Amino acid sequence: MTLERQKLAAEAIETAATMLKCIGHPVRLQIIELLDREGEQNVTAIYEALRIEQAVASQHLNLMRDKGILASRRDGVNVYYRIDDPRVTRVIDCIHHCEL
Amino acid sequence: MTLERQKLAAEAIETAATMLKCIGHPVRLQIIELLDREGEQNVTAIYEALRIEQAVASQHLNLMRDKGILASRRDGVNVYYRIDDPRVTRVIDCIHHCEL
DNA sequence: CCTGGATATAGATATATTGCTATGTTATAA
DNA sequence: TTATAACATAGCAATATATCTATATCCAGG
Repeated sequence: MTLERQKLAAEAIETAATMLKCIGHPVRLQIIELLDREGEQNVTAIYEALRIEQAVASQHLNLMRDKGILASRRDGVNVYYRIDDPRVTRVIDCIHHCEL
Repeated sequence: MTLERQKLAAEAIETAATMLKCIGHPVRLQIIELLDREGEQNVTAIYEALRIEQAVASQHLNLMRDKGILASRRDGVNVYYRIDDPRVTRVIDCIHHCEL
């Protein structure tokens, strides 16, 4: 019953597009990659690894959390972010394996 | 030698982000889906299937062709578009299979 | 309570994107 | 040619995004 090439419902299209657009930004994509490779990281580790402003990192992290792409937990003064959308991880893997 | 979780080069990040951002739009995602399901289609078939203005379809198609996501061929008065980036097809499949 | 490190948010500016309407172009057929 | 269907593009207004600087908040230690 499952079609190989299925058609997404209108709502699914919207959420998928939102997710893809969200990770379709160089900084956010690098954050995703970092979290995918290294597991959850706090904000300092992220903005130092990417050599970006703290505020910029925080804004992108918040955006992705709002969209359900990332989740966070606070441990004392640190806030650790992790990937929370399985589709994101799979999309990243796809892209890696598609390098031609 | 191939790492399971590799790190994309700076340039690869840019092109991947550009591609993801490009398909991260409801109309463009639906066009991709249509072409993925049905194979190449002309502009009329596309804008009728999606119930959008011809100019809107044309603009999105041009954008995706510019980014290397789609390719087109003219046959008389018709212009047929098809997916030209294998990563796009795989990403779409990922998203379909990730529906939870 | 006060300090300092870690994050988050506000406000402003610059730029990009979107969708619309109208018009231009191209190719075929009569 | 001229008419017409199929596409493409231009120009515009509305909206959304990105980035920067400054400031605010939160929390552990002293």
